[in-house]
Amino acid sequence: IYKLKDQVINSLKERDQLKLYCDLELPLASILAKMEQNGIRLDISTIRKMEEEVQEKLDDLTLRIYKLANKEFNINSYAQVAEVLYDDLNLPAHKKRSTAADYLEEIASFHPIVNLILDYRKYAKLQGTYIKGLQNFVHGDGKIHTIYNQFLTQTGRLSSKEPNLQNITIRDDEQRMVRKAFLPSNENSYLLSIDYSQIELRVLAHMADATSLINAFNNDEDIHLQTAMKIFDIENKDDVTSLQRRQAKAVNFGIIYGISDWGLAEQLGVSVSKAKDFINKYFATFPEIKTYLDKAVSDCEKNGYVKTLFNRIRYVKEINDPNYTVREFGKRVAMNAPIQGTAADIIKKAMLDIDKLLNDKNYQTKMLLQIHDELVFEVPENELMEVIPLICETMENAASLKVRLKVDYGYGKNWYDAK
DNA sequence: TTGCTCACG
DNA sequence: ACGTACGTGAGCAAG
Ligand SMILES: [Mg+2]
Repeated sequence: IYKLKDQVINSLKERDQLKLYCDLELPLASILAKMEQNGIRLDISTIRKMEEEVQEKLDDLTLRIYKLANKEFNINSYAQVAEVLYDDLNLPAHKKRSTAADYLEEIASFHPIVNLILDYRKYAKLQGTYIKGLQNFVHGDGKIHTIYNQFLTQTGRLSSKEPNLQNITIRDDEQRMVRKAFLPSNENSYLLSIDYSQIELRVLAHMADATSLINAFNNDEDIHLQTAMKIFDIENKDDVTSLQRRQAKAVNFGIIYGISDWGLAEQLGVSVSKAKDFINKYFATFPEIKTYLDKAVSDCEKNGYVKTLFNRIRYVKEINDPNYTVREFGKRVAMNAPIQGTAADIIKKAMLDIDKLLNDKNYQTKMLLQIHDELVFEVPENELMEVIPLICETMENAASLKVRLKVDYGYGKNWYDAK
């Protein structure tokens, strides 16, 4: 190990990654350890109450599904669900008789059992993973102590396991209630959640030096609305429909994922030629982004890897693969990894700066969770109004880009209310 | 152990 | 003609 040290340090130097290692990842390791040891309190009585209510829903749905199917079967079994839908009831099946929600939604109008199964799935997920599942991870101190993996993902993000606290439900109003069970560890404290606004699109605007996108962000515009106005040629904000805004939002996501006309068409449920129009219009509006993404791909083809702003490297062996599909995947990775990875670099830097801030000023505020673009803190009431602007400012200044970084925050007596 | 599904950013 | 959006983890059924 001692001999290896010099070799490793040398290869980090050659790659210009010494700073990334010594000043970012290494100090972050002990911060993550502290976060894991702190843990977050889960209120068992709240979650038990939810368990009973959800079980009633599941029992009721089960009976109604059996009745419509004219038989009893295991609704948790995809094979048995497929048999009921595609054989017994003769509903139209997609490729490989998939029963994934995207496909079931398309046939929901043909038979009432379909929505009941979708509903059942929703509550079963809630019950299994988030209500019963989480309880199994509560330690003797009444807290959940997740495990962060600092060096697993291909992009530089963290991952979280046992349990995963980076995928706690939020999008569905009922499933979101799980967050009411996450509490600060004492009566005097609040949970404070601060998240970056559109950090990946801002990173893209910076890296591509896309003037009009940078200006839109610096003027604090609604970026999906602005995108809609430009790709649909709309002059007045008020004339943008919610559908057009949603479509523009999907285009923005697509850009970050490494856009393809087929993928966008699939996502939006429009024709491929329509999707192609959207993309062409987008690139005509933001020509620097087209230039940047093309260069990301061609650099990757030449070097076999891509880099983040902080010099994190992702090797992309797929980029020169003889197989078309694999190669196309390599191109999307080449476009996405620098963006997702730079955003990960920035929040890691923010975590170091915040840790130093809290230590230097002897605050009792504790950082508990990281969810990719969001940090969750436990804050004593008497520190709350003082630390909010300090932490927000620290996050916004964690990196100085051509575009301003912006955060939003919320706090409350539980995670649900910290919005 | 593997594949499917679904939860998050 | 090819054929999928990027990054993860967990629970369940089936072999
Ligand atoms: Mg956000």
